[in-house]
Amino acid sequence: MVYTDGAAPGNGKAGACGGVGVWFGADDPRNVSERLAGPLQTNQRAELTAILRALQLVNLDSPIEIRTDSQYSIDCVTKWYASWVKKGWKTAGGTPVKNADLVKAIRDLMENREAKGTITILTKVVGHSGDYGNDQADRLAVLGAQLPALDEKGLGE
Amino acid sequence: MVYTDGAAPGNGKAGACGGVGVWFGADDPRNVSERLAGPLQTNQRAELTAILRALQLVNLDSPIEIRTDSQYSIDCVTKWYASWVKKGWKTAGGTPVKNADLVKAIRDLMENREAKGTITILTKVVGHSGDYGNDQADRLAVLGAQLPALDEKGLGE
RNA sequence: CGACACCGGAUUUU
DNA sequence: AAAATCCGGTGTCG
Repeated sequence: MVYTDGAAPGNGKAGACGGVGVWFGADDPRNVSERLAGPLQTNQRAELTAILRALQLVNLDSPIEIRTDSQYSIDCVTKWYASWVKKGWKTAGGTPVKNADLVKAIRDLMENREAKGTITILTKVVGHSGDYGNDQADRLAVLGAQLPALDEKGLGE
Repeated sequence: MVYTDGAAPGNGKAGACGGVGVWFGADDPRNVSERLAGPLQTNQRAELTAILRALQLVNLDSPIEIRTDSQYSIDCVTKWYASWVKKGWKTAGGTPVKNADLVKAIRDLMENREAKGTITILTKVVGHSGDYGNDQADRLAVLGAQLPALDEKGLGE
């Protein structure tokens, strides 16, 4: 069981900062609190990246339940994905699917796991409703969003 | 120049009590300290009601500057109101606008005043920052919240 | 039209 | 430190 969450202060505005949070448990060394990579700093990319990180951190043989409050992310990798593959990653409106890179990466891992017979479950939790695990993931995501951007060229100036 | 404020001890909890404060000046007979009417006892209704009271107490011909710490109230009657009228009092999210009764009542008075060429200004003050007038209005609001509910049927038991 | 987030702002309170 | 009252905006999809 893992909780994932994304944060994005200033979402939709110039200068937004994405943060990724993954919470396996108290003091679990696999917990993640990191800054979102890349130039597109949006809430959706942060949420998807958190799910991707969770999958990268568990063994292919270990069943997992990922709990997220992002219905969008769940739908991307469980419902909408199939028709996107058929239609060449085009939206119902004909426009290119956004965040396709992340969706594909998550699907790859899910299918690797499925090929091994390993269970992967995505569960929806209501955000900010006193769910302890979700709150912890949120905390980690907010913290991660405050870290410096990753695409800096200089190393410590 | 009038200061208005609302109070609502227990805001959001069952049994919350709304109080309305309007301060024209020291010992001014128009000063108001009253219990919020109706079943919805929230901070926002208290703030809006205080503004409504202020407008009801000044002559249509008298210019007025109302000072409140409620950015919400100011935005309701100066910014958001126009789009709400257009969209049938629906929120940006499609839900019905809350406290529409109070917003409409205030707008009615403002437009009556405007039709007469009378100036009405809403000014934002920072709450609890040593602003004397705001503190006085706050005092009156807190006092008002302690009065018995208005929808009691018996008159003084 | 629907859904879930992400955010920004101001207050009211405990 | 944490909850409730209220709003608008973007991110994304069917």
